[in-house]
Amino acid sequence: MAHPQQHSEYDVFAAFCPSRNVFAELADKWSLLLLLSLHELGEQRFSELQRSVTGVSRKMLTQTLRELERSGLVRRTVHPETPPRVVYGLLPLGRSLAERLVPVAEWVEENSGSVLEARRVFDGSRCSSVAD
Amino acid sequence: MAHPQQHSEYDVFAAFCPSRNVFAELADKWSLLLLLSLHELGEQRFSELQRSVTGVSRKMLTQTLRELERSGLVRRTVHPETPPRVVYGLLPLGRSLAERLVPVAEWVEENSGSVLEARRVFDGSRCSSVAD
DNA sequence: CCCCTGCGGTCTCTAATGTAGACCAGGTCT
DNA sequence: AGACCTGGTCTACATTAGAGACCGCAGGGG
Repeated sequence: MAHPQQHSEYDVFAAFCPSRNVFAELADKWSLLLLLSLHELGEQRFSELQRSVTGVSRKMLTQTLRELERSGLVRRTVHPETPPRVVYGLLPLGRSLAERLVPVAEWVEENSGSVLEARRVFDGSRCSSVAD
Repeated sequence: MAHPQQHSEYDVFAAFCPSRNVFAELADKWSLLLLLSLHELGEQRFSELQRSVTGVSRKMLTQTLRELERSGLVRRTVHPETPPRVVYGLLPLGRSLAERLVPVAEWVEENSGSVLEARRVFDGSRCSSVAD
């Protein structure tokens, strides 16, 4: 991570560093959900992904998958049948990232109750007190 | 993660699920970088964070920290000195998330070389062939 | 004295980005 | 023939991020 002392040549905290660029692109709702879904459910076609990652628009799906493909995380395979079947799957690089993403997704599912509760408290507390 | 079979009541893959909301908000460049920086460097004041997470604007810094505070991940402490000192630190909930984020950040720093390389290959391969 | 700096923000303006939804070609089903 | 499926693209609109001005308060330099 390079913050405490510079041990790596890449540092996500540095705005100019190429790794920040990579980080910024992956630190995105749809990229992460797609990687997670491909990891959990395995290869999927375009329309399957659209159903498994609920709420993603076709445009964002195309766009995000293209970026993941470009970055070497995802493989896009066109089966020239009719109707054409396009299948997306994780490449080793993508799989290794997805594995590190799983604990994060689990954290969200385990702790979103606490987060929601904290928000209610925070949002509620501001109506009462502050009368100086 | 709830995708293979529904074992949890929360499912980040479901657009309507509250956990998706939580996920979408955290799956963001600045939120993640701030959590990581607070985890690595410990408590920091506003301007220190702005320096440690290079490139963040004051607006996004304020906005993101407020959300993290609202969600119970970060604590904001105002020391009523002069000039006022405002210190941000991780709460246990935030720390537990940050810990799961560390491997992801490390992945990015270790593999951004491969990603960059994959991109060059991808971007380069399209100039050559396709001349019809 | 006035100007400039640093602090922790807020406000406004503009540029970029995300979302919704129409559209498209090729082939199948009825 | 007309409607529907596939995997997308294109356009229009709304939201959002980023740049930079401004703010009050304090200290330091000229």
